[in-house]
Amino acid sequence: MAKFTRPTGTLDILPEDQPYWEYILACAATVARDYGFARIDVPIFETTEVFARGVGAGTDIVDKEMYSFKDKGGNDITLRPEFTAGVMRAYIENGMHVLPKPVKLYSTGPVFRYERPQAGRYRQLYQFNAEILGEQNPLADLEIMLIAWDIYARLGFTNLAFQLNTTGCPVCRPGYIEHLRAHYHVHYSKICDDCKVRIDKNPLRVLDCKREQCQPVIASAPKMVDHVCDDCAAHFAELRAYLDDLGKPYTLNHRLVRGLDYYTKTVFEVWAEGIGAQSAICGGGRYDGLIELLGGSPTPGVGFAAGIERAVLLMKAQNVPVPIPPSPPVFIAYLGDAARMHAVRLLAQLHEVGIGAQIAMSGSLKSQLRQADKRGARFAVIIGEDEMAQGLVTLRSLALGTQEAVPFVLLDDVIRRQIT
RNA sequence: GUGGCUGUGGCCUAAUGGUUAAGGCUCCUGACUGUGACUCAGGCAACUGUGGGUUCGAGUCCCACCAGUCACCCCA
Repeated sequence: MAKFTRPTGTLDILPEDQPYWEYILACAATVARDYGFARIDVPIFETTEVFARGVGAGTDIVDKEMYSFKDKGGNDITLRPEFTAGVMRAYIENGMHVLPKPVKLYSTGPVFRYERPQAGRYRQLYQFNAEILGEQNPLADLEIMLIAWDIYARLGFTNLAFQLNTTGCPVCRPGYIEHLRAHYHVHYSKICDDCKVRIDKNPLRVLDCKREQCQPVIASAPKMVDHVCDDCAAHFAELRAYLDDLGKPYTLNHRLVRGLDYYTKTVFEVWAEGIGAQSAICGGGRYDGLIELLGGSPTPGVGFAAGIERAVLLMKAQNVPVPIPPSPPVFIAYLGDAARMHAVRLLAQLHEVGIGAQIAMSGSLKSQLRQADKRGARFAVIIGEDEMAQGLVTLRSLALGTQEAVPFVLLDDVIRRQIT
């Protein structure tokens, strides 16, 4: 047992897994840029208040999942549990409201939540995040959803389910919650203990209770869509019209509620099977009141976050292939001190013209060639006394087992010709 | 925070309560002196998660703790 181990809920992303990460992050960034998004990087930690206000007191994230501490200056600091609040803070602080609207931003990096880890759940996790600020039109909601769609499609996922709902707005949601509470009050004796707490503390959450006993009560519960105001209804209808016209399959899910306080109108998630009990690989929605809440001028926004670990898990579960970055094609082996000096020059010569090459650092020629093979080189360049005397190197194809004598000065040309 | 399961070299796995914990993979070295993969031979590497207890004797049984894992809560 190693003396030191990873902190609970963290992950070492080993070289063998890096191709997944590079592929997913590159794909997500490409799609976002194709939609006109610019990258923004904000600090990994913020003043605690940014999240406490932004995410919302009463949410699980703020109540029990934040990594908070006092720094040496006595400031209350929290490792970001999500991107949106920090990005909104940056938008306000940097006067980004003067940028041409809508402002489209994406980010990627780690976020932190103090939870008990399980399949697809970690304390440090990576997210890809995108936001559209300053646009009330449902086209912004649509574009956010399309990005998620395109990323997963481009990666090669299948059997994904898009879940869609509307959570109303400050105008209509309070009324709906009253209907919901009334309904639950009638069936109070039939619901689980957790729901008895939820209906007061976080009423929408009763809708996604998984307990068997609560299912009939949920099924007969009033639906948000039936109680939204005209504005929210029109917004939702327009978004759905776009999705329907594009033929994007989605499931209307009246039970889809999200754990963050700031959502208004549209909420959506992307579900997949294959990562244990966790099915959401992506989630997002509209948050029209957030920027104002954080001290900015009233600005609508919509965004989403995708979990990278879950995407990696899913790619493995679905056997989605990923491109493997190629090894440097050349491995340089040598015999003797004089040849080693020359081998170093060959190494430099190849790198000057952009040909990837490694040089043996020790071992017999046999051992050096074994290294060449293990490292996935396509060619071994061998230089010894014989070659030195003639101004040649032996260029051996590891795949074919053939080799030829090549003059020093022509080595890069010959290799280039063979690898292209 | 709660509950179930698990814990033997870097990885996988073996060992009726009984000698110096066995094997496979990986890694390294070598097989007539300058040639990889396949084969063969050898080598490195574990006080069996930690601490107690039961026993003449514990990797094996019991307890605690720790860690991992899965699930709940909730979310990516």
